[in-house]
Amino acid sequence: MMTNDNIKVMVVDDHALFREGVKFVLSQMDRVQVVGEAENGAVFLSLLKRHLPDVVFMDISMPEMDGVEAVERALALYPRLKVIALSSYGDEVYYYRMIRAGAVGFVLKKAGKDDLETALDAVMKGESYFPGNLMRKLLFKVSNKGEMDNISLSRREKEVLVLICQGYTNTEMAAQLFISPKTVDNHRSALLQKTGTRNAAHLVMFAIANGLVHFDR
Amino acid sequence: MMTNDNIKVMVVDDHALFREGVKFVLSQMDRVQVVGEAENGAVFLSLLKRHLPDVVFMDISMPEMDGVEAVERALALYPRLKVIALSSYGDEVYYYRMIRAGAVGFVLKKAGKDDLETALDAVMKGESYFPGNLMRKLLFKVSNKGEMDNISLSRREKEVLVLICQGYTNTEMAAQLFISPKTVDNHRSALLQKTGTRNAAHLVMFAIANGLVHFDR
DNA sequence: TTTGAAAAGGTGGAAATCCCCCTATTTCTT
DNA sequence: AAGAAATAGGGGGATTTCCACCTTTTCAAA
Repeated sequence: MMTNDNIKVMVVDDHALFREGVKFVLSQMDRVQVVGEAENGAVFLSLLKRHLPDVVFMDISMPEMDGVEAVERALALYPRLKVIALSSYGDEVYYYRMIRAGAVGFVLKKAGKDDLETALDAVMKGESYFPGNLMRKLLFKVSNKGEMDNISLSRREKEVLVLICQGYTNTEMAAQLFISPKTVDNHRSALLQKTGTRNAAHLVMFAIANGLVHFDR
Repeated sequence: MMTNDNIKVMVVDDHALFREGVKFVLSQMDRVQVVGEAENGAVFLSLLKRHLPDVVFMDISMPEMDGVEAVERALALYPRLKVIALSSYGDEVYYYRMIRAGAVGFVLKKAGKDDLETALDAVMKGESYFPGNLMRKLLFKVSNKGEMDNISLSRREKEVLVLICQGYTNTEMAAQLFISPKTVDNHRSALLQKTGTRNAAHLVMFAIANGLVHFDR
């Protein structure tokens, strides 16, 4: 058995240069040992059993598999893993989901090396770490919209939503989904009602802003 | 005068940890000297006269002032500056504008240290550097849509567009803009025709995907 | 086993959009 | 000075969306 008082860390982010930065900063902390890295959630999961890290710094939005899903799966396998989310602008939408998935720390990408160390210390002590106004923002959103992420759309509603985004009319969607135009219309109404939007254009805006639809990523 | 054969470089990106990564990689190249960094275009411009870099690695999308605008202004002042754009997913939309603004190199953020050096060598020799399929993608887009960035919207059309995204009806927009609902309708038609979209929902999708409207960033 | 959500479908009407056509002024740009 | 945009406005009609209220079937969870 080797000396076991250093913290084994993994870094997951799709930008190699960013990983380089995090690894460099972490390597300057002598009790930290970077045992692995990955460019997306899927690769991370495949490396997990091999490296068994204590802490993982996890980007939130990545291609292939995003941070939220990766964290859910990883914690299902290794509940003692500490997850620190790496967040950049545009990720605000996912804060709530990331916390529900089990992240115990957040570091803004625009933050510096000190924040990385502070977060690491906190989670290793079993505490959680949320920088500055992040918690405030989050609580504000939740209190404001009442669990705003709980807008759960049914399978059909999601299908209709993406078709709306692509500019199809009810009749065209009906033909593609093999259902009546009237049913599509009903799904449409349900979408507006659930999201609290006023018309299709507003719905599309909302859907993108809340990560309900993507372009490609 | 000091030894003048090292390349003076600046790094502009809103993520401190990412800058750290680029700086670390660059610092391992002995002929390179990192003379400054900035977290957005505005700060970069204010530091430009002080540091007079030969090359700048410039993120494309940043808060405050984005890379395209920063490059335009910087090159207006210092035409001999070499600009290498740092691109991540979602930035594809801006490739064309970035090149028109005067960027002579592109590095994907998911690329590694070698690409950084290759790009640097290329631009210092007066060449331009575009990784792999980036040029192909770009040319494909241009040939496909015929200068797709040249969808230039008038002031009014832009105003109407953002109001459409916010879910307003023609009558409501008319009241806000102090014009007739019929005129708004005409602008609406013009928007659909110019963008080649089929209806308001499709228009919103297109507008966001092409950077015509933003949420906040 | 009942309760409920999801999916499918429907009537009907008011409102809004989309898409042609057209005119007139103003304001930039050659 | 001429032409091209941009802005503003309109008629009219076909299509689509939005909304309120209603039925049936299916399927999973309490």
